[in-house]
Amino acid sequence: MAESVPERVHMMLMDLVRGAGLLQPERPVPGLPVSLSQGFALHELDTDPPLSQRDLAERLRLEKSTVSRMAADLERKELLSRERDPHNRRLYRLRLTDQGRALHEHMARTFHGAYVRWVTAMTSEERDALLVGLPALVRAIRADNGGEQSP
Amino acid sequence: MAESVPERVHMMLMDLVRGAGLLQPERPVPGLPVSLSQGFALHELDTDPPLSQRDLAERLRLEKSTVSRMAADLERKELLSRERDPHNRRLYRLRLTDQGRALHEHMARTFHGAYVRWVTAMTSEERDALLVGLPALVRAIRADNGGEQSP
DNA sequence: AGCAATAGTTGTACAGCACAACTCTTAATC
DNA sequence: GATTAAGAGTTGTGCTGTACAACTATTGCT
Repeated sequence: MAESVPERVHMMLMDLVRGAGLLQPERPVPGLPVSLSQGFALHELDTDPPLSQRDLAERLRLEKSTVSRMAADLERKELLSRERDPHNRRLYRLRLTDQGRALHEHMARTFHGAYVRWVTAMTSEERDALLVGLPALVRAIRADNGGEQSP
Repeated sequence: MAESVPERVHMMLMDLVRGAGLLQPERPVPGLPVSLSQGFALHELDTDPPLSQRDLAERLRLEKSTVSRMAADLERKELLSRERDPHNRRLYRLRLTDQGRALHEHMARTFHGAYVRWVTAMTSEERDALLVGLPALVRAIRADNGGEQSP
């Protein structure tokens, strides 16, 4: 017994990955017309628009070609609009349509429901601990990655 | 301000996904000959062998056909051996080879190094909180999923 | 005017997965 | 014991999401 802290973190994260079913193909909410990455894109575009595709790629840490196709797909689904920036016609100004905003809100509500269920299944002590420990872990991971991820 | 706890959990998990680069294709440790799923398979097979492919599929929550190809791949790489169970020749008895065990240990050490870096970048208070909060979250998620994931 | 840099697009390839239909082996029923 | 049902594994096929490389178009710089 008396496993080290790193070892316990290791096991916890393995459990998290398996428990959340992160090995299967992405399906944020089954029956929803967008992938996980696209869900993140909706979030970014709902948070502070307008974004260029380059900006979006940077935030999602995806290749620009990937984002190009993703944006085209979301446009085809009428979830976002792509207008060229009049001051620099190389750039797009990506914005959510009303449908896009509605979908993002719907997704947020759906996730929120899950979070509420999880949180209510925890003791208040555990909740407080999670709110301290998890952000610290995220911060440590980001610092370790040095900000410059892969692409 | 004064965001609700579920909302804060939402943001924390989004940060975790992005911070860990979970949108990109899997690359557990760059330069390693196995994928993330295969890494989990090595772990399972190192923990309690022998396993049938069906058992392994159940633990990894993957389709049996996926595991069939995965096992064949790992066998080709000489990381595991597939013998038929003499008492029931439908079943395989999957076991790690010495190379497989060595690779699993190497991966565990590599991950361990990262965990040590993360943990040392946290205060002892945050560490303690993480060790309380994260397992509780994982437990809540599993309970919510009801044990029966997808496949 | 010409050249370099920047934003985006397209062609291509690949990994990882699921689903469905198949074979082979064992167990159950009569 | 023969027949049928169930279980383990395999193979064919297709899809999604990604990267990389080579391309076009626009802008900025000298």
